[in-house]
Amino acid sequence: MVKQLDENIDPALPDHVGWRLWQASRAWQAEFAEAMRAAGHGWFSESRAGLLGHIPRRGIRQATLIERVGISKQAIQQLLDGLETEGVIARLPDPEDKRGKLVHYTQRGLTALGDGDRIKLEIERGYRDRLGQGPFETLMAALRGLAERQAR
Amino acid sequence: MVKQLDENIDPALPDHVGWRLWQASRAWQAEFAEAMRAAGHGWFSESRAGLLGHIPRRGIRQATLIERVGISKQAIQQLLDGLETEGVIARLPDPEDKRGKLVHYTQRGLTALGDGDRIKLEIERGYRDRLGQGPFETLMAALRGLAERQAR
DNA sequence: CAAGATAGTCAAGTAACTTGACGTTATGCG
DNA sequence: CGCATAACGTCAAGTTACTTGACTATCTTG
Repeated sequence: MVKQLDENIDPALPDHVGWRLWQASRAWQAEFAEAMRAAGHGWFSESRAGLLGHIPRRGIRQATLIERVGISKQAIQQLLDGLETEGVIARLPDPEDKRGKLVHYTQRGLTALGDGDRIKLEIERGYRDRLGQGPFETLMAALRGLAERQAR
Repeated sequence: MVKQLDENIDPALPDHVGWRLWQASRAWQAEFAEAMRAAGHGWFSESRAGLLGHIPRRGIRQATLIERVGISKQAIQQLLDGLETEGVIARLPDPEDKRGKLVHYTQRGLTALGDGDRIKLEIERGYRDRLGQGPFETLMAALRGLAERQAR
């Protein structure tokens, strides 16, 4: 993926829905990641965020996680390995299934989760301020509409 | 990045602007890439698309490209190597600077570019139909607003 | 014209995935 | 009940899309 320069919009560059969606998505991610790192969560990355989004605070069975996330179990395992090394999550043997493992947050992980929630709300408030309430609501509804599976 | 399952929205998953932007952006890219491959451009990938977006039809000096795209010159070189192998672009020595090279499209590349433009318009038309003209315009304006560099 | 900047290449390393092969534990059916 | 098969997790190796570092060739400037 080509990284976005944090510059004003270049009129020579392509302009269409896909481009604008990509730019806006990237801008959000960059802002979020920066704020997370600023909050002391240096281990934070985009792919890890994607995975953490699927791990509820109460924990989850690794197999369930694999089933939900939609990437290979090996990829998830590697991501979990990294997060475990960082001390964000831990894995316990599942008492109900000796093959299985339970993924849950450490205190460090829960703190990061809390910071993440706070930062998301802050960014969202910024967006609301910049766009205005009405357009912001329209944006949210439109994005939801586009994310829904297309009828064929 | 965790790959999105092409399924209906799961209410248990996180929901905020960033998430919706990401989903919508991903959906666009998936739709575009699928259409491109269906149009016979099997070499097409997201990172290549990002680079091609910066190469105008009239060609460009490789150094200028590097300056604009915002990733390392080695990364660009590797992407160009791939595209050259695929026969999408070609590199000529710059007659005005013996250090430099000029990147330009082959016929194959120009055909792909034309198909890409057509597909973009088709997707955009689909979005307009699904959202309605008014909301679509609001979406476009909002995305543009969010992509602009934030005042600090 | 020498010093330094610019253009491009080569090599090696990293992050985030992939597929394939494998051992261990659970399940369900004959 | 026993056994085939499926599910759970791990190990190993390969791919893509990048990165940094080191290097040569050419251009520019004081």
